[in-house]
Amino acid sequence: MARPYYVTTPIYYVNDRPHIGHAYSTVAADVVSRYERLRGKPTYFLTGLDEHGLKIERRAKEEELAPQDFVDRMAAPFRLAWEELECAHDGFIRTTSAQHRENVQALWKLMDARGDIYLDDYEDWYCVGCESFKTEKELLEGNLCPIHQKPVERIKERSYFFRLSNYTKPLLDFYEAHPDFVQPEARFNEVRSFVKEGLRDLSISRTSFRWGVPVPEDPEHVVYVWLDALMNYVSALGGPAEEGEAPLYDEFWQSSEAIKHIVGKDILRFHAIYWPAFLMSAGIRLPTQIWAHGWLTVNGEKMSKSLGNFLPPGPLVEAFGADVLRYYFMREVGFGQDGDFSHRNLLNRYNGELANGLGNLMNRIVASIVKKNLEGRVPEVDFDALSDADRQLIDKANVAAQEAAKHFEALAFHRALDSTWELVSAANKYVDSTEPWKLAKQDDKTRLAEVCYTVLETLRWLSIMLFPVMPKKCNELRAQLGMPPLLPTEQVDLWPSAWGGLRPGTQTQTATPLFPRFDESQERSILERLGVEDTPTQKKAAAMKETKQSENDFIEFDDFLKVDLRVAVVKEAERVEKSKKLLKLIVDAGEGRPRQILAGISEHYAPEDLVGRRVVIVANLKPRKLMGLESQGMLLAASDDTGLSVLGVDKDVEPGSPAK
RNA sequence: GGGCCCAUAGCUCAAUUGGUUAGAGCCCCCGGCUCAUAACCGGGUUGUUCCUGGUUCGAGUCCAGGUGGGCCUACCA
Repeated sequence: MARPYYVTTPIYYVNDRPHIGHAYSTVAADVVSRYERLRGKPTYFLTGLDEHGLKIERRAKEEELAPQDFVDRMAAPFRLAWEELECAHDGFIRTTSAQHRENVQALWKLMDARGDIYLDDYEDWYCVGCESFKTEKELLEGNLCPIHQKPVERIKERSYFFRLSNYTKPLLDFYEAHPDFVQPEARFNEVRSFVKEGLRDLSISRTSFRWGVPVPEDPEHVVYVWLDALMNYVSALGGPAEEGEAPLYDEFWQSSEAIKHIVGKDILRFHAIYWPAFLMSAGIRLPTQIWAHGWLTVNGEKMSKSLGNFLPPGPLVEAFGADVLRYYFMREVGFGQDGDFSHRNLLNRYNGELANGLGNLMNRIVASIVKKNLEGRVPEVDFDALSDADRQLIDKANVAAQEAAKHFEALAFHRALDSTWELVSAANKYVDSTEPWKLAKQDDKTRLAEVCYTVLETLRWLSIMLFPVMPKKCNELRAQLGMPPLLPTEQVDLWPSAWGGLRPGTQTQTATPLFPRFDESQERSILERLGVEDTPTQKKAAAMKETKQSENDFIEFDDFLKVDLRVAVVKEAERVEKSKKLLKLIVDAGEGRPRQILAGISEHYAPEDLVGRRVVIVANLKPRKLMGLESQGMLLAASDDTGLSVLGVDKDVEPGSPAK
């Protein structure tokens, strides 16, 4: 009995339009679900949208729309993108749906009933422009909001907190008991070491905006977006619910064999730490695996708003077709590693693997040999009379199918395709060595039939093995073989294992080549249409590496000038409470007002040794909070094995004098 | 500062977990074939497995140290 399988993508924030980063996650999840479905497992594939939060509320206002109207509008391109990419989700959750909102509240109540939620004050930097809190790290120098370039304020807000600190131990125990919980393994190490440091309670509500799920019993607050967002995986199935109340939840959450969340590496922490803790608190079963995949760069460059190279999938689908793009995503980079989306590499793989490899194999047999010599029909053969060469190919097919299956199960898509191409390549070799065109000339009908059948049946196997990645093309391939489209059925394992599924007498169909080769001028026009410069990525990468190295060796004079070094006089100095190394210094840097600088030198200097001394500081370093105190610059000191020596000047120059 | 991961052919990656002469694909060169989409097949070139030591009958693999890169984290010289 094949047990249910549940796979999810992250829910995408509707503030963005869909780009290939979204597409990559979604295609991966679709491939997983299609594979599992082929194996006969009841499978549920969920994707969706994260539609709450301050940014949305603000954007809607800008566009003079009600938030709901705004998200409705933004949701459409996502639905369209998944349709274009053949991503056949079973569920499409939107966090603004009534069901989701109710279920988030239900989860809240469960966590509250456990005693894990309390009300307290929350204090942090706040940007009025954004109407949101900023962490220290997000801020630009001078405590400016990274979005608005305006100063942030220190603000206190009442907020509900989740007792995440209570879950440090339970999480570590859980990780111990589930060594495959996070993939790839290196990421799991990161998660573990983060948790080992100890977890702090988490603020899980906001009062600064309205566009969210109201906290039960206290509608002044809305539920923290991450709690809201993570909950989608359960709420989409109708949970949390008692047995019998929500059939999808019973099947795909409670009694699922696998619950796999595919996520980008940037949101791993939320999924591998917060989400399991929330679920533990609510007494709900945990997912079986969190799969953190890598990031795609675009032609060697990071995708970013400022570079303007966000790549929407639409034009790519139009140029290459959904299946080709899916193939490229899955083939080019190891899942879990960072990779590069390169138009050049896509074209190379298309021509080299899809056109020359698979497409040509299909064409030479079906559209040529079988058509010309066997009236386009699948021939009858005596399987007991097959030759060694035939058996060897059949063996290869078995090995490839088993290997590919193993790799699909491990979400190692590139390897699954690698194994599959071993078979494509073996089949091409087989055709070459058996020389069916000669058999036709010699009128050796029996042998010709055997050879053709062997290749046709191999193609039938391939039409299944590649189905998760290229569903449409595989059905086209099957149509050419005279086979019906593949129809996955629960509890029926369709993965190829038995030789001879192709019925003799079946009429094959000749159509256009599956993957027509692009010649150079076609390649050029495609790239031109997509607005892409055809730079060989290898060369580019090498060039980038070179610049990077030379930059490592030297900095430009201008770079040096950016550092504002100044002489300052130490006015006051005291130890920072509870700190091993920090001294708090108040210095005069000739600015008319004092500056506070924290320096990690208290193991080497007593506060009184420093007062009155002239020191050298970096005056334009981004301010930073240390031990709750702001440091507005950096004190220069030299260090060696024996200790540390603060830099000074040997004449009493004016405070504020530049040190250049 | 602490931690984790990585380094193999020009490029992308393998190497059955310590076992013969380190392999594929792409690229390049030569040849073959002529069913096929200028495709396909065969052959060839390319290696200090980052460095230095160690353990072992045997190390790409294990250990120590170093170099370089990536990531996570932190109380800044």
